[in-house]
Amino acid sequence: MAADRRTVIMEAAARLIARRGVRGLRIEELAAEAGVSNGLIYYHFKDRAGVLRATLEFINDRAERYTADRVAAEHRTDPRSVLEQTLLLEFQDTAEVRENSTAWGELRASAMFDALLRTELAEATHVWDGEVADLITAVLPAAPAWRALEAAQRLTALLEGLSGRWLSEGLTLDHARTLILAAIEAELSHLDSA
Amino acid sequence: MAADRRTVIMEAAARLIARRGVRGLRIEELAAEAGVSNGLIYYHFKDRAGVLRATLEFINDRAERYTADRVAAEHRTDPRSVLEQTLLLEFQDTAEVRENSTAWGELRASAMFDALLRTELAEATHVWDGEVADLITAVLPAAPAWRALEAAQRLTALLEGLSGRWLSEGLTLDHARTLILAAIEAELSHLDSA
DNA sequence: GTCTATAAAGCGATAGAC
DNA sequence: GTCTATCGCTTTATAGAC
Repeated sequence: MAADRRTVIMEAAARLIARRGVRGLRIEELAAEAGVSNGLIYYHFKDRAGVLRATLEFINDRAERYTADRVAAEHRTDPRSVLEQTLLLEFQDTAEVRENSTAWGELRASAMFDALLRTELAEATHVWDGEVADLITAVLPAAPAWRALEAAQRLTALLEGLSGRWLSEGLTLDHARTLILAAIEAELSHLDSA
Repeated sequence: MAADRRTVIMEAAARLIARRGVRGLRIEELAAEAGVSNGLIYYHFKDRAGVLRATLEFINDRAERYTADRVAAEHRTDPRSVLEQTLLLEFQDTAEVRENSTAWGELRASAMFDALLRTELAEATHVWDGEVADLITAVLPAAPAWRALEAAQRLTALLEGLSGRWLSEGLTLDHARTLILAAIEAELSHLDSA
């Protein structure tokens, strides 16, 4: 687990992206943050785009890992709790979650002006929506699949909206958590009564 | 109403921000788009940050104007329709709405890395949430004010999330509209039964 | 107020030594 | 693999003429 230079650089990049954004990332600053030379970054990643690609992948893997861990840890509890915990996972004040959420927001913002990112982003969103839809179906097996999917889309889109507010204007984590829990309640009861 | 150069520049900036993002805005490109010289921009706006500040304010005013107009035009119909129409306003494929939504998304993204923008953004968000809360109260006068406000916060945050998806990955306008209408239905019925 | 020309800075990328 | 030094393009910003 002794972090090689390549990993050190990606970790530093993740921190800097959270602090300055994807488009604010400077190679020289990254070198300083990682404690390596300017040239080494080009040696390992070829160019700036390579740094970004590797780092976003790195961040994504990390996010999948903590999500999977947490959901696995919760698997004994009831489906409703699993759904709630999964969505609440994105609202924690840890460096890792902050970095992940920021990077995700940056990815979305960048995709508005970069056609290449769009496909990849749409794919990831689609997978995420499907996972949440499955969790909803576990809570309410009687609900039609398309309804569960639409509810999932609303919840994940809401989550992104709340995440943006959390990171940009200090909507408190507590309030964000309250709002997402209430939304789950509203969606489930509406789904149940349909 | 003959647009002075200053306004022409801000309009051009709005178009360019929608196309390239806040952080992709180049002074030289802006000059070309506006049909003026490089130097004139500095004469009117002092520096790049000044251009951004003025343009974001300009866009915000424009958005408030069209929202106000539309809501006023709808004032004869029932409160529920006014609420729906107000939120659906943000999902139209017109240059103005696209520019506004893109700029708003950019503003949020930028605010994550720029403390100066945060206050202004929080203020605008707060006003917008309050307006939506008022519309909800008009539909369900019996609902406690704090519940109406929280429902409004969820709806506006959802709207931002959906808007981001619309602009970044081609979530269709139709689907976005369907989802926001269903969310209104879920929130109102949940609020009504509480 | 508006333009042209240019200085100054920032930043990505490469070369070459060790 | 890693560092130092530097090149060259891009972009912001200013000076000065009209």
